[in-house]
Order: sequence, then C-alpha cells, then structure tokens
Amino acid sequence: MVTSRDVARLAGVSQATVSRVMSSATNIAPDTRLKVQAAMDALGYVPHAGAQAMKTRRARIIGVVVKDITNPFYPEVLDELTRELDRAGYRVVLWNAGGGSHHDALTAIRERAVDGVIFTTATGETVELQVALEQKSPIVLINRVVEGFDADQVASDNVAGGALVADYLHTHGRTQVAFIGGLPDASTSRDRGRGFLDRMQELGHPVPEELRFQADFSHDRAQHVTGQLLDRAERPAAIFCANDYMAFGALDALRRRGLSAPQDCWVIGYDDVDMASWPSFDLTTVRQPSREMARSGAKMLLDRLVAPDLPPQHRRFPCKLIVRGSTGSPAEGS
Amino acid sequence: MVTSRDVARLAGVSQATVSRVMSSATNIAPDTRLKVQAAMDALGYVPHAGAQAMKTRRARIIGVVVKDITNPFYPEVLDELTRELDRAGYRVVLWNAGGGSHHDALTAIRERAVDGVIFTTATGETVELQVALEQKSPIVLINRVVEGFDADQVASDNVAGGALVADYLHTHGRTQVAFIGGLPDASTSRDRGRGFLDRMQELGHPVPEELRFQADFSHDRAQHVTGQLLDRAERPAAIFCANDYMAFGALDALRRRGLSAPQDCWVIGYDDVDMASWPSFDLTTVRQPSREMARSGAKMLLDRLVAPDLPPQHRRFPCKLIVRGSTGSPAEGS
DNA sequence: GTCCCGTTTGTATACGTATACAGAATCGTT
DNA sequence: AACGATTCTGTATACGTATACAAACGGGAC
Repeated sequence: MVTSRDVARLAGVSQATVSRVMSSATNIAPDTRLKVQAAMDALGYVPHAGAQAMKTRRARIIGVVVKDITNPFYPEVLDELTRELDRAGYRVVLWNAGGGSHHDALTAIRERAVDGVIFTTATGETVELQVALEQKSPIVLINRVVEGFDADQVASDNVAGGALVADYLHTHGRTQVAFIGGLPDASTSRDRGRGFLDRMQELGHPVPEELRFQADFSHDRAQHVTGQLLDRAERPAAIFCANDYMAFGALDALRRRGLSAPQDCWVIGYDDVDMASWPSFDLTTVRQPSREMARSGAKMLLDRLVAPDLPPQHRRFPCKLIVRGSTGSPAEGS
Repeated sequence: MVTSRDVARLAGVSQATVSRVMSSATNIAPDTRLKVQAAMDALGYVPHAGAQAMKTRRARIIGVVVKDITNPFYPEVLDELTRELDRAGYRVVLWNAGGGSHHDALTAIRERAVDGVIFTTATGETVELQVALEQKSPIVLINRVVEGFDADQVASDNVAGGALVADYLHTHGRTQVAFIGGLPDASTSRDRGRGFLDRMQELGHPVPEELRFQADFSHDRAQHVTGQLLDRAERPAAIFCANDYMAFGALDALRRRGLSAPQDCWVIGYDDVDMASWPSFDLTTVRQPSREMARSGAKMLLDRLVAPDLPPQHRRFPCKLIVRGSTGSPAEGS
C-alpha cells in the first residue's frame, strides 16, 4: 500500500505537506502543490479511509435502515437517499430485514463506523433509540415516526391521508368497507387507520371490528386476508389498504377469484409508488411525496452533522388522493 | 468517547490486555477477563471501527453495486446479499445508479473503505476492472458477466434460457415473434437474445430486424416500445423480453390498449421475480435462481478474502421455463 | 539595514487499536 | 531446590493521517 509518506518522499516534501495538499488548504505554494500531485499520480496514491476516519472522527458514511426492501416503497426511498447522500460525498450502508437492524445501526454509530443513521421503519424500540439520542447520536426518522421522540422526523400527514379516503368513499356512497393495516406498532399504519376509521365514524359509517385486519405490510399477507374476506357471504364495497404493496395483494386476491376492481369491489392504497400507476394495477391511492421526504430527511441529517445542537425538526408533508381505475366508474378513470 | 485505555485504567490492567480480551484470544486468565468485561460494560465501551480497520487492514465492509434498485430483480438479490453478508459479520455499502458507481466502488477498495465488491451490473468498463483485478482486488461479478475476465463470476445459463423460450414458442406454433432486449452491452441481455434468436433461426423462424428492440431493462421503455409495436398493422404472436421488469411493461402496453395476454399476444419474461407469479401478471418466464446466485456470489467473495490466491471460479446456474397464464391457452395456465 | 508581518514548510505528536517481544509468575519435573 | 516449560501480562511500537506549533523565508515600509 502506498502511503502519504511515500508520496512525500517522492515529491521531496514532508508528509504533512502531502496531507495539506489533500485537504486543499490555501497555504500551499502552487509549485509544491503540483509536485505533490504529480507524485500522487505517479504512485497512484489513495488515502486510507480508516486512518482518515480515525483522525477526523468522521467516517463519511451514513447508515440507512429498511425493513423489507422487497416492498417497492423502499427502493424508491433508497434510490433517492443514495443519490442525495452520494452527492454530498457520503457512502451508504444498508441494513435490511433482520430483527436486529436497529440495534446494529446504533452500534455502528458508537463504533464511529457511520456518522449517522436514517431509520425508515422505527417502531417501539424507543428505549434504545432514546439512549442513543441522549448521547447526541445523529438520527433521523423517515416515513415512520415515534411520538414524543426528540429527533428529526419526516413523515406525511397520514391521519389526514386516511381521512381523505373516508371522505372519498362517503361521497361515492361506499360505506360498507374494510381496512387492512400493516403492523400495529408502525405509526404509518396506525395513523392512516385512525384517520380513516375516525372519519368513517364521524360520517356515520363506523367500520366494524370484523372488517379491520392486519397484514404486516406485505403483498402475500394482504392477498391472503383479502381472500378470506371475499369468501364471506357479504362482500365489502371497498377495501382500503395502509400501503400500495398490500393493495396489490388485495387486487390479486380479487383476480384470483375472477373478480376485479372496481366492478366487484373498490381497492385503495397508500404511497403512490411507481407501480400503482401501471395499467395492470391502475390503483387509486393516497400519494405521499416519498422522494421528497427522502431528500428532506437526508438533508436534515447532513445539517445535523455540522450542527449537532440544532433543535430537532419535525417535518410533515401533505398528501393527495390520486383517483385511478381501481375505484369509481370506469368512465371516470383515465 | 471511551477508549480501550479507559477500560484498562478502570479494570487495572494494560491497554494490551483489553485488546486481547476483545480478540478473545485464549491466553487470558478467567478473572482478568471478567474484570475487563465488567469495566467494558460499566463504561459502555465500543471499539472504534476506523482504528481497528487501520490496524487489521480489514474494514469488515463489502460493497454492492446495482444499477437500478427500482427494478424488482435487484431488491431480491440485495435482500439475499445483505442477509448472507450480515451473517458473516460484514456490513454492506450500496452503490445505486449514477454512472460513476463502478468507479466509486473500485476507489473504495483502494481506500480500504471496503474489503471487496460485488458487481451485479458489470458491462464494458473492463479496463478499470482489469486494473483492479491485477492489484488483486477482491471482486465478484453476479448476474452480468464479462467474457474473459479473470474474476469470480456467477450467472445463469442465459443462452440456454433464451433457447428454452424459442423451443417453447416453436412447439406452440408461435413463430412470428418479437424480442425486446435490455442494454446491448449487458451480458444478460446479449446472451438471452443470442440463445433465443439463434434457436429461432435454427428452427426456421428467424426473427427479422424490425422485430428486435432495446429497452434498457426498464418497464417504461418496454411499455413504450411495445406500444409502438402493437400499433403496427401486424401484431406479433408473442413478445419475449430479456427480463420480467420489461415484460410487465409489455403487459401494461397491451392492457392500455384493451388487449391482453395470452389472447391477443403472448408475453414471456426472464428472471421469475416474485411479482411474476402475482395473479395480476401471471407471467410465463425463465426462472433463474437469483437468490441462490446471490448467496453463491457472497460466499465466493468471503472465501476470496481469506484466500486471495484462489483460482477464479465461474459458476453458472441452469434455468427453467415457468409456464403461466401470459402464454398458452387459459386452460393450461395456473 | 532593521523590523515586522504574512506565507509556506517541517517537526512532532495524537487519533485508538493490535501485536511482537520480553518479563513475571506459576507449575511440574528431576 | 533448581530447572525449564508454560501461561499470563505489560511495555513499546506501528498502522496512516491530520494538525498544532515553531521555524524559515521573503517582502515591504521605514
């Protein structure tokens, strides 16, 4: 391995000078700089990341924690996060699935292996997160949010989004409806459910217990649950799923039975991932600005790295109902 | 930050002893070990990753390079890679999109920021890869492969897979067919295309130039291209896409025109991603064992880290045609 | 010519850990 | 009782870089 000392020797300067050329400080004579750069090129010098990290106390790496990368929502978020962080000169380490991800990511902060972490799927492990926060660990929560947790958080207004769906169904006279949630301890599912169920109640169409389900955010569980639901005597007029991925499962359950939306049952999702607009699904859904949220979260974290004592920000993005073919009369659809 | 020296002081031993407890060498008196561990717990000691990396010359990080994480094939591969590498005690840094990904990943090796890299989308940038290889950089190619490149490589038998499709279409008398490739310099697309087109020719049904397309592996391009194709006077009897993601685009192009597979045109994909089996697509496709390939590639890399002079392995997995509803008479499906 | 100031460079050291080496302590063997 | 063998621990140093400090140098201004 070629070190800065080797470069120094070849260029006829001290190691410190080589280091200064790297950090491109201003106090370098132009010709010394050229000499050193020539030597670096000649030797193919590349600084040792670990050594730099040790001295500067910065790894230039950000961690991102995701639960199920197979859910198309997360690739979209990741896509945006990697772009944004890459542009800022940071690398991204990814934690996917595995119950221990949150813990591992926090450990990585303490090891100084990463400078900060973006959690997309925070839930109840608040204890450990809280401890980390008290040690001023740079942490940002995207998508899922933890009430009363004093860290930067970015989410969409899930309660309002859920209410949007209720209003829409009410307006179209679809009152006998089912709700399929994700995980009970995920703020997204909880808030969307609450916003939806509360508004339905207000509107005079309370959703009975036996029409409320949990399907852990996955396509397969949602397909299964919807299947059971459809096999009952009475079919609901609409199904609202807490994310698009489950809505796809609901649509698939219909198709498998030779039924379809919107003819036999309306289906509504949440997120508006790219796939939702594909003709195969043509899914009515609540759009949250996922990519913008990702960018915003990345920026918050980067800001916090330079100013650790910034007051924590809670940013909430508005949502919008996108009506497509899986609801409404076919004539209404695009 | 609490260092090993702090632990040493509290435990009343030398820093070296603390380090030895960490590496859990055998030569440690049981009670010293307990004392040290107690001190570590008391102080909440966590070793500094950068310092360790500098001394041991191992970062315990593996890089993974992916082109478009939005293509559902890659999340499946990533899912498996992260699991496997995580289990082996490695973290994963992800490079996504961005033309410079390959270069950045190779730089990271030279910076010793990562111990090795798994490329899933290698193409023609052989020059730089070749240089890296000559410096014995631990590199593994998964999925896409580069001819005559002396590194570990894992792929499926794409030529045979393409031929499978030709045989199948011939058997069912579908001879007027189109091919939609990905990128011309990707081995996957090239080999699948070659296997398919050559076999079609052998069988007496050469595919004319005007029925061969490139759609850069993306849903949207494939949908667009298929759209143009369908708007012609004569509709092909089948469309073979070089991956599932494009096949979904082809199906969507049909749907948008009120057409469908298999009635109006057969559609065949490649990969057999999870989504291919969803009732909404019900896609006939060539299954390659993506997850097994990912595991295999991860193991190759891990092996190479401990034995850098191992001869490079080229592993090729067989493929299998999975017939579903997007081809054949509906009766045949499911 | 002297003095002061600003620029540029070298010297020395620190970051936190791992490990070669040597010394101390323990044990069994003769 | 003396010896070597064995086990355990401490001392010292190295990994590769960044940076505080001091030194050297040159250029004006008087």
